[in-house]
Amino acid sequence: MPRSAHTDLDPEAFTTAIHDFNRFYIRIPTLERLPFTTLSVLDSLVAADRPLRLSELTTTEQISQPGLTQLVTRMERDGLVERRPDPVDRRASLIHITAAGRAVSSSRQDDRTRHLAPLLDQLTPAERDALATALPALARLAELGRDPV
Amino acid sequence: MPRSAHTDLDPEAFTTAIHDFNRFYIRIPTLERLPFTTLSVLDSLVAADRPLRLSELTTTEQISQPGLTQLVTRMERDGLVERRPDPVDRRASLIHITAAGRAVSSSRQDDRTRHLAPLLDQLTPAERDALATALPALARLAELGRDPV
DNA sequence: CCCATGTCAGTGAGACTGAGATTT
DNA sequence: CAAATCTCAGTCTCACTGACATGG
Repeated sequence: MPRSAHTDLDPEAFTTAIHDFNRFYIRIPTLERLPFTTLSVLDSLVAADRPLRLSELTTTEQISQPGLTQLVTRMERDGLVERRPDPVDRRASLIHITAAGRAVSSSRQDDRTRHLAPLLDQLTPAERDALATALPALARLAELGRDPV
Repeated sequence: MPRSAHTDLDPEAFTTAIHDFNRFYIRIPTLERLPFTTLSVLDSLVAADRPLRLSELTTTEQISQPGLTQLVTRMERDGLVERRPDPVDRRASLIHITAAGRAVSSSRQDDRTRHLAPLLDQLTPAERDALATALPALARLAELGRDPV
């Protein structure tokens, strides 16, 4: 096996591989079974690491603004987030994630890790190494996608 | 940079990286904006490469059986699939994907590839190489997940 | 008779569009 | 007055549970 032979990365092969992997990945069972949009909002709040306005969430969540109002109302009712008035702009409120909301988000992550760990053990050392080496590249790719090109 | 130093793969780091990447990946804009369950059924039919019964789809789609009946009815109305009677079991019908359904599925795939290709170009050769090397491992991982452990 | 396969009926959650209230 | 931020009202799509029809 030649190491680091010039294995050029075919974009289509990459997309296909990600697609197939995700087909499996998204079906990993998790305890918390919440609607996708709910999880996405929690995730955005965790990723931002600060309270967000509804209007900010509208840009990341692919949902209409009235739909987001309702969604946040449900989430507040369920104790996942809290609305607090923005002290400097009284039109807006800030959506804060609660401890419960944070717990839901990390619980799903933990479920997936627990499910994947034994599978990773079944890979060859070379395969594990290949994955470990690829993680920074994946992160850079996502980074490039976030920034305006 | 040591090549192939003993970079052990931390399961949690892996899950986190996949999670972050998917946060970006699933937001890649695509022309066809169909409900998730619809896309999932199309995808299952493409992956299976043969017509499937409703009951078979029930195992892969996380949806109730009556819900699936309705979903397939809508998809048939929209020309994405066709119901045909199973010649050997007259209780069942077989769900066939149509050319239109196949087109929807591959169109989304193409959108993503077109969107990702220029980003992949911005990676360093080493990063691209790392991704290319990791693809077979990703595929094996998904394979391990499909089989009963 | 029992099980497997699928549909029908009624209900509820979630999202959209269009209009409106409040603050900047 | 115009723009930004959010909510309200009415409607539609989608999925669920429970009951049912039909064939193996």
